[in-house]
Amino acid sequence: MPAKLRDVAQRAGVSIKTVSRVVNNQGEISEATRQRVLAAIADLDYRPSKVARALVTQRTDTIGLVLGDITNPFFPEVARGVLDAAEPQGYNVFLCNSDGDLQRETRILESLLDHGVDGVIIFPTFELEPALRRLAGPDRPVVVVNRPYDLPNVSAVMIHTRRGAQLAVEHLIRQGHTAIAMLAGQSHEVPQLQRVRGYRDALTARGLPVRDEWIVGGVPIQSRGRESALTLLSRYPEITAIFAYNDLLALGAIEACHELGRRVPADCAIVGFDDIPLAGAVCPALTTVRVDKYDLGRRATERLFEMMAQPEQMFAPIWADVELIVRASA
Amino acid sequence: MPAKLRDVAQRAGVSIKTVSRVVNNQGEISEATRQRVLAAIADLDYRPSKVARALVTQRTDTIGLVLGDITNPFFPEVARGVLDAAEPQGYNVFLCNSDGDLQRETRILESLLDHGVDGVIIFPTFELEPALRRLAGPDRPVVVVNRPYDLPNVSAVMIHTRRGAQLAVEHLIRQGHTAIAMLAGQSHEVPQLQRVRGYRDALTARGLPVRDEWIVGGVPIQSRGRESALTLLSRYPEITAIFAYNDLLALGAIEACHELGRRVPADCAIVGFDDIPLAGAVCPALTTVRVDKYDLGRRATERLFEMMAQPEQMFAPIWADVELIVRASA
DNA sequence: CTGAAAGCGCTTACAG
DNA sequence: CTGAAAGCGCTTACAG
Repeated sequence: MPAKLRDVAQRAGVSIKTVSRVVNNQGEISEATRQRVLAAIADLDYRPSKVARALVTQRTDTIGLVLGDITNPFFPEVARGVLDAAEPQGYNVFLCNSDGDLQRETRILESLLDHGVDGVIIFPTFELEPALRRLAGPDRPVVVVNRPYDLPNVSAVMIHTRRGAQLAVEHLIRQGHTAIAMLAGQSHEVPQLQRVRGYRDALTARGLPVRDEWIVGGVPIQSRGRESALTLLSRYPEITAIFAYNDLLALGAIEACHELGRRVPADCAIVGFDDIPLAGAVCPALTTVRVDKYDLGRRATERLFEMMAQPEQMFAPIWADVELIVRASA
Repeated sequence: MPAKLRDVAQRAGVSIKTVSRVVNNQGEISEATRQRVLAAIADLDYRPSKVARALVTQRTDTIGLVLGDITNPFFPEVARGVLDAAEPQGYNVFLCNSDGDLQRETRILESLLDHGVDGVIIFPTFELEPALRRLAGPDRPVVVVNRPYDLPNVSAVMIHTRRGAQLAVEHLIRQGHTAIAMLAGQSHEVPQLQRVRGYRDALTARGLPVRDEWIVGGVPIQSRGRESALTLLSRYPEITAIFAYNDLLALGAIEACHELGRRVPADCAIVGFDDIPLAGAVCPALTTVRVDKYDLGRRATERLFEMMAQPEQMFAPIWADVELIVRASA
């Protein structure tokens, strides 16, 4: 049986209120009393119950991190950034995988609400507005990655996705490519649209035509990248370069090239996005657009704490920068 | 302001106890009352507060997962297994990184205690016994990975590490290698000792001598693997094969071989351990010992729930199997 | 089948 | 500088 406030009070010969005061370091207390209480706390190995405290303060010292899938190599570093920023504030983090499934995403948010989390960081897959209206409040801010919402107590961290896509495609054009296809990821997502825009921007800026049949959507996983690239390169052999929505798709495209006997980058150059740990290790090493994932997680969390501290204030989106990393594949 | 039990009771015209009964599906209730209460719950969009409930039941529907570092590619799949097993039981999971730091590990466990978690799964780096004595109890079981403790309410999930190491080295011997070195990881850890044992077992079983100077310890990260392999291969050029504590060290060894102009596997064969996602993607693809990480996480979590259900019972360790995956590097 | 009382372990006004 | 009372939102015996 762990010691309670009452046990400590009894042993120190004071009221529980006094103990509470020294635990929370509030109010004036005579040094003698303080020492007596501190001694009792040490003797009994007392630790205040966060759940009892939470019931009255309505704060659980807990936040939720909702992402697609922690085994997607994009996310572990993000999570690490979140954890590292949360820990010094005394916060614990619930990790939740939505799997890009609307049902699960909704269920997770309800569950976090039930647990009384003090805030949420979410990488959304779907339109979140109704859920956010329920979830977000002055006591429970939400940071959304890659989707701007004009809602109170909601703020955004945006990745410079469009610029990243542009950098990637410009690089390919500089290498002399004019027939550049795109593995575009799942349609109608904001990050997807941004990448397609960047791709178009770069092509039209150089006077190259945009061919819609060269923009192929699909779930952004490696096997799908392989299939899509296989189809694309068989049907349009004139393609000499591919820009992929993310590194996993790019890896799939490299696989496809190997199968088709196309050398990378000589016969087909490939650029990815994200710079996951795999990117530098595969052969050929992947040219890609780096996102500082750790920093993303860290900054999202710091923003969340800022919002907790200033519930009334509106916050402009945080913009996370991107960087072209040139390796062997393009 | 979210609705409370009292609001629901008021609207349904019953006592809060009755509402509590229908929410928790306990006790006999007339169907009419039940429907009335259900309607009130739906109308008010009522959700019971887990923190209020936790204060009285002493159950938070929360578990802690303590691992070294989620960005270590071994762990995301483990975490996924834990999450997937916890979710259907209505449990949320606190993710905590210990970084193999004793201070942090201790602090994390205290923090989980404060939050009143119902159980903990931990990949320990250090001697945990004192901490476990405080943490573990009939109401709070602990599953420890890779360390057997003979404590009540503590059980173990063990990986067949020794057998795995043996498989790896036997494979190298079958390929004709007799000069086999080992990058051994950090000393005095159980998993480390097990691997060294397996390495010795395999060598002596085939009548090969064990040379202690060919067993090199060190933090199991890629850069360290490179350095250690560089030293080892320069000092003892007769070495033709390396067995590494984990895939990250093996990757470092491949790097070292490239730098030294040694072809892998022709001039130096390399076998890793874990089969992280990178292993199949690098060149040459890494021969390694696979641990089913997802399954490990899932089974650890299921065991935790079994322990919650039967607090008095002692559980034998779960043994997670390993498998040699032969690819290109050996 | 349903309810009134007590209490989980704390903090928050309010007194003194 | 310190304490007694009320209450956070639920569940747990105990009655009826």
